[in-house]
Amino acid sequence: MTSIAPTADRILDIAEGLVQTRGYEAFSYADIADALSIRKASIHYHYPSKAELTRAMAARYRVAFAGRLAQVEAEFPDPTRRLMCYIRQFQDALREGDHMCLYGMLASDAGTLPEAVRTEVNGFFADQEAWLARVLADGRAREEFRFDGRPDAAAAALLAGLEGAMLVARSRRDVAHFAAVASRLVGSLTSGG
Amino acid sequence: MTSIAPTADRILDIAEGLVQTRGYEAFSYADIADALSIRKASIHYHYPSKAELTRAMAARYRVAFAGRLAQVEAEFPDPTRRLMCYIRQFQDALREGDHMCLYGMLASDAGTLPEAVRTEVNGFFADQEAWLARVLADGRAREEFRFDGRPDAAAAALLAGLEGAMLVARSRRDVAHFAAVASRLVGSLTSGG
DNA sequence: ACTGCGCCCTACCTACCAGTAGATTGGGCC
DNA sequence: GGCCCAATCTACTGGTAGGTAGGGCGCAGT
Repeated sequence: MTSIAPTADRILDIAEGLVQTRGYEAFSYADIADALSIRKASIHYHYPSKAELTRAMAARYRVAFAGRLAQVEAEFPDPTRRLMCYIRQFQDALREGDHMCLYGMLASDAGTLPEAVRTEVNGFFADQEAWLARVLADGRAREEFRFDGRPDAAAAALLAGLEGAMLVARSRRDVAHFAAVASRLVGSLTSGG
Repeated sequence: MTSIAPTADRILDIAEGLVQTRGYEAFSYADIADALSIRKASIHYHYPSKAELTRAMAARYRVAFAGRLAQVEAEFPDPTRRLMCYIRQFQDALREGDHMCLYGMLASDAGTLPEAVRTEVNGFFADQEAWLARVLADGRAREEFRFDGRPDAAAAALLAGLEGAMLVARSRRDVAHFAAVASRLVGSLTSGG
């Protein structure tokens, strides 16, 4: 499917993978051109600047991720299973060869990111925390989850734990480390206070 | 004190700040040279390559951090206070102008890091988890902390939460976000299961 | 058949990168 | 004075970065 997609999309596919493995500063137009066997100038035709390319890529990812979460909600009504599906999204990325969560990677490059991309990053995190907060609130109402304080605070802590676990796990090349931390985070919701 | 330090140390001081704010790929010999009003070639005299410079910087930071933790242990016997001091280390870095934990930043650059530096990064995280695990185990023995499972697993989750919280907080330029997540993590140890 | 346009190309630009060669400076020591 | 040596300098290399100018190819509509 990648091979028959229009060039503009294939450019974003490659860029996405490069950002996830190397980060914003460490990928170049030349890298994408090589991967697609086209010239650098052709990429500039589709995306006039690196800033615009990255913004488009981030926006596409954000929409796609929101779509997948909506699908999870449609498919599974119970909060525990929803949460497991959510976590698996991250874990799958990590398993497929040193890929970090795209937005976790972009967040770490926040210091050098074009402003438009940084805005997108913060919007994405806000999306994630809002989604998680709803799942957590729902789960507590059904007495599947137990936690103190406001759902949005618990969601922020959960998201931070997952992002941090990916960071450490990827550096160690150890997916099991992420899985261990993730299951502990879920465990503390389903049993502890 | 910085101004009278030998050049080799001042180079590492500047490099450290640059890595914390921009990352490994986004700082250059020219940046350091400008900051110290010397020429690039002088930096190569002290550190023949960027890889070696970064390794030296990482090693120095690791030793310094271990020293500070030892000092905390000497000063405060109770686990709760030790943990608060630990967290304040991170928070102070964040407060001083968009600085991320040095090792969190390096971990996010793991995909492009020289091998020697990557080894140092994983060693640092191992140090951190070991220290935290000891504090947690001690705290549980004294019934100051409550948590399930092995201390090292709880330590890994705690470290991941702190690193992830820094990542998100820095992207948002919102120190309060880190503080909120951090206090929630401590709270779940001191009250919950 | 001609035109317009989407798409990709070659060729080039300027700026910057890490790293090197070799001269120069200046203080301590004999 | 003459020497050494640490430390810094100027000047440069080969390579790569993002970005630009302008030409050509092929397919649509007319």
